[in-house]
Amino acid sequence: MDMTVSSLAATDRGHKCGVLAEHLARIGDRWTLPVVVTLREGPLRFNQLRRAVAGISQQMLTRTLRTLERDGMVARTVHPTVPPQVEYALTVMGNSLADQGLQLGNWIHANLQAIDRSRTVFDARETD
Amino acid sequence: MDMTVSSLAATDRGHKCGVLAEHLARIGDRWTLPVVVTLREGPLRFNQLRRAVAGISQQMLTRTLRTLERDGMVARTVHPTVPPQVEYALTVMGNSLADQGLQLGNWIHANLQAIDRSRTVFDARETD
DNA sequence: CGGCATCCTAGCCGATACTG
DNA sequence: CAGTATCGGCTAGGATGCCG
Repeated sequence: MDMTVSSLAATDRGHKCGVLAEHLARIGDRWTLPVVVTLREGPLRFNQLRRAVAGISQQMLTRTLRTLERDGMVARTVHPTVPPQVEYALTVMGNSLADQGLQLGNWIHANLQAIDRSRTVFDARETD
Repeated sequence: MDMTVSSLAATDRGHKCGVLAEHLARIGDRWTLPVVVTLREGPLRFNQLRRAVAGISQQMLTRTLRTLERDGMVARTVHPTVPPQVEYALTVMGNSLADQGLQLGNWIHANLQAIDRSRTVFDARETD
């Protein structure tokens, strides 16, 4: 049984689909995709990552990385040095997630103009 | 200048990338993708859509559809009958968004097992 | 039937301070 | 350097009730 686009669509119709929605929400949160996409170019240490993502708080980076690690998207490696060094790297699955994120990002980037125009038109009609 | 995956990655590194994050958050919210994917198979009326999505409240369906309409993803057509009928259909751009959603859905579906396993292992280590 | 207004809650997320 | 702990705001989203 192959899992193609059409078969998923059928599932979406018939089922509760709550599981997919749940995971979609996770991926769609504020920082998951930015972090994963940033890690795509190579492993980074905590504060390197913090600087690279630019805007993320230390707290949220920690949380996001924890969740990603739990989900098997990133691998956490502690080097027992002084001071301690912790490296984060994408797993194979994490890398495929990053690909998905980039595709989504590309789609957004490609449609930004159209969306903005549409919003302007819509808002203009509301303001009448 | 072509907008490929690599060029976007570069943008992500250098820029604030706040705009992309903003739109990602929108797409990644609880109902946008489910609604768009459901509409992919054809136009639906409000309550048909409500039943098809299964789990969405009337309020959230209204909000989601409004936003999607504002962003130019769905077209809203009012038939002046009694009782009133309102039909929602995907625009071309909305249809391409649905494709993105399906790809993401397929990715999730393909990796569900692995994610669950990873979580189990992770949680077991924490409980030690 | 389709949709707006209101109230309310959960939890995401940020800021700050502290630890090993 | 790499976290943990705590507090608090904001808002997505659910429940309910009313309108055309």
